[in-house]
Amino acid sequence: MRYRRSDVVERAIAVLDETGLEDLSMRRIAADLGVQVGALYHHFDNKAALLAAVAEEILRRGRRPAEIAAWDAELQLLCVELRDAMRRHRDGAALISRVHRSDAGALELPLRSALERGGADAEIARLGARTLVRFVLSHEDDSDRDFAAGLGLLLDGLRHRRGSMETQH
Amino acid sequence: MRYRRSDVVERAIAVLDETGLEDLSMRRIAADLGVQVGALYHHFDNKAALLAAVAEEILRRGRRPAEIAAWDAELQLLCVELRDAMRRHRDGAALISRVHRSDAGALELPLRSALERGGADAEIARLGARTLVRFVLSHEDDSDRDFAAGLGLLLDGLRHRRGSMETQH
DNA sequence: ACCTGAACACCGTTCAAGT
DNA sequence: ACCTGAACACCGTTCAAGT
Repeated sequence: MRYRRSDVVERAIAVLDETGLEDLSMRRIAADLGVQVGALYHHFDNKAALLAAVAEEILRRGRRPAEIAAWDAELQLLCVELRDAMRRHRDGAALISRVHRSDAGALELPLRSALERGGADAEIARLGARTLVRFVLSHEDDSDRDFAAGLGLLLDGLRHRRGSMETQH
Repeated sequence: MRYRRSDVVERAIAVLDETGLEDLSMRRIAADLGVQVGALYHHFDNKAALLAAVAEEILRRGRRPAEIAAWDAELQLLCVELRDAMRRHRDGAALISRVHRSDAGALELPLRSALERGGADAEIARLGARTLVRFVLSHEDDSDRDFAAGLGLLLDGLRHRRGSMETQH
């Protein structure tokens, strides 16, 4: 049997949904494809590279066309988009968190530019984007209500703080 | 050789600092103690139980005597205490995050009571405590400056929001 | 180019048997 | 009570050899 890189990624996502991240092994994916383990290393340098490709595909599938919106509405939209994408698959948040640790920039970039568009300076934008992404990734299992309230908390802080990094009293 | 539970935990912490969480295996700890792997299972049901004990010990060592302070100052103190404890060991945040996933209550409880003391209702207190803990756990590698600013962001949001869960505009 | 077969150096967990 | 020795069922990764 012969497969392309994208076939392997697709199967890996299926295996992820069946077994969870803990049991998502190279051997399990290979078995699912009906192929020897070693064959996977022709498409990916290692397991981390395969997982990165899986995360990227999950995020790509969740992407929605950009809308014209106020900076804070766009921030909220981006967070909800990320949340929805990761919740579409078993252990999605755990997977994306893992990949995000070695490639933080990619996820945070659109949030940063929305913040800068809202008048935040570079430091606030960087920090705000990072904090928001981590918030979303760490609230996979929360109810929509808790998620919305927590997100509101952060957006509120950001609204009051564009421009200055000093702690307010 | 014969060891107590606490000896095993202490050695596990040493191995953690030497090798990192990724390479912290039951076999590695056993080898470090000069004992067969199976012996560890006389002290702990499984690896998760050992890691939970390690996390608990790390947090215990970081605990400082309670001070009388305003609710928001105490929140900040609790967060800094947690941050310092986890940063004292290699991969400390990753370890505590992992354990925290199966025992969320223990870490969040003191934060919740501080929030309730500040007039937050039960829902806000629960959400605030959860958000703060996750914030601290996910900012291991940040500078003190970024950490303080992000924490200020959250505390600010909580100050403005005691009492009501609705999103503000 | 892509896969097989087989190996290497690891894992966590269990358990009879020893002391 | 606590540990040994040995096994079981797994891992990720590498690589000569096949097609």
